[in-house]
Amino acid sequence: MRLTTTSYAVLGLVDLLGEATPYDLKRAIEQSIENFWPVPHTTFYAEPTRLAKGGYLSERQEEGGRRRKHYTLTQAGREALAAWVASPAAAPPELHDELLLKTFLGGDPAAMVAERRAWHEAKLAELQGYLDRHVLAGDPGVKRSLEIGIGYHRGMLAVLEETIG
Amino acid sequence: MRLTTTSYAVLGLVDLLGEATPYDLKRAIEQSIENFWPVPHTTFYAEPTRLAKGGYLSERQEEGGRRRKHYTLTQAGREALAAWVASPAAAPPELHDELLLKTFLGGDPAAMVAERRAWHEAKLAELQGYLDRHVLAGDPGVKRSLEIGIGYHRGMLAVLEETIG
DNA sequence: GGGGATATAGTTCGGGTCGAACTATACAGA
DNA sequence: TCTGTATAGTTCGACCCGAACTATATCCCC
Repeated sequence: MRLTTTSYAVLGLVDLLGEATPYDLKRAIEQSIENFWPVPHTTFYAEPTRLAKGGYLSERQEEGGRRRKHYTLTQAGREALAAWVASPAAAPPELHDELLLKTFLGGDPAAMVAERRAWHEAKLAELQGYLDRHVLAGDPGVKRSLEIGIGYHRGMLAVLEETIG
Repeated sequence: MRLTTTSYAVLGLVDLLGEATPYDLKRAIEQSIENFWPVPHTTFYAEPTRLAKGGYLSERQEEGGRRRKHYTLTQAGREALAAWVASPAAAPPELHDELLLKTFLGGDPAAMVAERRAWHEAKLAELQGYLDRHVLAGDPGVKRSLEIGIGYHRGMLAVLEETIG
């Protein structure tokens, strides 16, 4: 079975959380990975099942109540994740941006830029908040990725300002 | 049938080209929309068929040789595209970035940043080239989206420099 | 003008992804 | 106990995607 980047995102989150249910993963990603690797929440129900089948996660289901499934890394999962993290290969980034697409096709960017600016500012505040207050912000990788994220939003704000006003 | 953002990207490209085969679309996107709305080339075989079925494109197939299919906008297609372009709604942008994901999970960004920097610089040169020389660069929307794209790559270079060195 | 190399063009396939819609459970406060 | 709200979990089918492959056209050297 093939491990995609999204698979590693899931393995990485399980690693950070120690043990996690799909819902835990959903909540955790919203405050982190979502910002640079979007994953729809339904993936957290399907993908861990796949990963468990492949031997990368072990699965334990609650007996009663919500019958939640709890996942932890297996040795194979830990190794696969570590190998991926250690390899210096990284595909080029992809930007998906409707504002740019509409602008390209003749839409008026001025009509969209106010909302976009507000969005970037909110993101900026959010990431800054994590940097100041988040449990994981002590982790050097987390910290660095937050800093790059902050720089990205700042940069985009500057570009929009310059180009559209 | 549902029109996705990718549908509008296809309609927009057909509009720009006047008439287009899937292969024309593939080549055209590589120099434009790909930069802010990635679409795999197989989509250009499937999606126009869907759009033709929905009445947004008309389809004409060559009799002999490669039996290429040529697409043009119908009136309905032109109207749907115009309405979408005119509406000021734009979903927030999404960034997909393996370097950031790996960094977040503890990977060493320094090991990846040289390649990334080179990539951004190549992109920068490419977009700058379009701005200087491309047939469509006269179009104000095209020009503006190129300028924003250039700003994005410049910004990312600056961020990487600052954060990772 | 034969023939191989290269570029162009097109398609198939199966697994992965996606979001909308829905259902179910927990729990706090009236 | 009831009810509203937040939390939690799932299903479904359409869509998307990339790898691999096949086919056609063109170039260019002999």
